[in-house]
Amino acid sequence: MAPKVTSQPIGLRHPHRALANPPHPLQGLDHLAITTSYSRGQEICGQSRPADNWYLVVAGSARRYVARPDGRRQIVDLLLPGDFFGCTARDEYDFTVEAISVGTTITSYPRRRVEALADSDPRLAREIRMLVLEAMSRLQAQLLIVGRVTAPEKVGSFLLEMAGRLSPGHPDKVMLPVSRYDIADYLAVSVETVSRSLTDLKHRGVIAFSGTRSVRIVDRDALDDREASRQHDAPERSNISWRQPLVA
Amino acid sequence: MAPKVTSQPIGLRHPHRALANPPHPLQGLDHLAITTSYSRGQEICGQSRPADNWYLVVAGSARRYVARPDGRRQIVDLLLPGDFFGCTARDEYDFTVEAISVGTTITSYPRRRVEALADSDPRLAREIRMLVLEAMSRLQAQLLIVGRVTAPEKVGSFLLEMAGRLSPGHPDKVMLPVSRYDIADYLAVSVETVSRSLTDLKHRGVIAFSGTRSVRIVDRDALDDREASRQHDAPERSNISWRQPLVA
DNA sequence: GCATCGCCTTGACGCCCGTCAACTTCCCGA
DNA sequence: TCGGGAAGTTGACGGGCGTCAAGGCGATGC
Repeated sequence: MAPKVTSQPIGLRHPHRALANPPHPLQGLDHLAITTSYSRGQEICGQSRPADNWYLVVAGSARRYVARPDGRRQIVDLLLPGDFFGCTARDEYDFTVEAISVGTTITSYPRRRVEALADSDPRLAREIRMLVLEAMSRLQAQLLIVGRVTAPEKVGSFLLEMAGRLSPGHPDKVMLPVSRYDIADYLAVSVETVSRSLTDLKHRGVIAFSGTRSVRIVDRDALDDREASRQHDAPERSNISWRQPLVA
Repeated sequence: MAPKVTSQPIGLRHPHRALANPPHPLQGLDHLAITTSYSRGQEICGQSRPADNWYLVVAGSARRYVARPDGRRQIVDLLLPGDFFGCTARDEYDFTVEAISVGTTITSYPRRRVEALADSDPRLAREIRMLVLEAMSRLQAQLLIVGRVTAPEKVGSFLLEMAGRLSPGHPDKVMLPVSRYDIADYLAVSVETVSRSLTDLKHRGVIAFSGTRSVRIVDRDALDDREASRQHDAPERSNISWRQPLVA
């Protein structure tokens, strides 16, 4: 099934994102844009295909992931409305992007023409740089989450991250757009561990459910201070090396 | 001790990096640049300080990391000559950068003035965008490494990553610029695990040492095909969800 | 030469999490 | 209304890794 192309840009409001300066990113590019609607699981752009387009999520959600040789996949970005992707240093995508929600709507911009346009429009160039930096910020946030020690910590900080991105207004109500499997591949843990961590957090009274995907954050401090509270009198376990042998 | 400022740009060759188009990044900015030499462990820019400068590594190496509340730290980038850092979406750094090697040399560029200059110089704007995209590429590569299953896998792919970045010419000789502690904080594992993984790989004949930090890659395939060879007849364990309940 | 201080390694032990399995729930279409 | 298939949960079990501890190694300084 081919993606449904509405062929002309959609005049949509984008959710107010903390980092994004413009309320509607890339507004000046409407004449170059193609906005398409995708169904669940449909591929938007694929690994090792020519990176000829940049994309902006208008509505719904998508997962950017890398397939591993053993069949597992590592999600490297969860894309929500206002998020930018597809802009890469190489000339081929080194990832795949698939729609998650039904009716995920995404605007694509021809790379060459946008780059040329950015050469003569400093404001556009700045905006693109900003969008890329936000994508990088998301990536770093994810690395910090994946780098945490225990699985409940990972799941907890994931919930906080999603809460901050999905509903900046009501930061304790999270309507997860992704399945447990997606969470698992995002956190690099197994599905069972995600499930167990969530029920663990529920039993501790840290979160509450109304449906499997609707989470309410009850005790926010218990979610992000977890690592601090675990060993609050930690002996300053310093991996920090002050001196090192001299090496080029 | 204050960093030793050579005050004017250094006319240095940069190692030929696969992704970098220009042989010497940001060459046109020499009149704005300040090149400084740092000693081991010295801070180059600090978390929650105003992000007024962009930086380029000239020589040596540095670690970009985020300090966790429990005293641990997560290294989010290992910086080698030619690498760019400090360009962020926020107006404060959300990380700390420290020199690793002795005599690490780094050029700093005042953000405001470079941004203004980029507005009138499309080539410069493209170059900056490219440098940021390379930094993002490094981050994604690290996420894929940290997201791997076992510790020997993480260490192995770390070695491959370093080999590719340090010596593109002689890809099986790696002179690690970092300590075991840095590797541990980069991979989000303990130091002991790093050490054990390395000796494990040595005993398997996959790598060989000449000194603790000089590694020779003997069996390259065993390092990156590890996850594929472990369960080569894997039952297509598909976390992949084709259908999902409809959710906004 | 000797002492000191990190870096690095190795061992022992306990627990967390990945794996396999079985079951329930939910959604959707026939 | 029923059936199928995926999503989600829970239990049992084993192995890998974090933690604690001890010791060796190498570099630097007195």
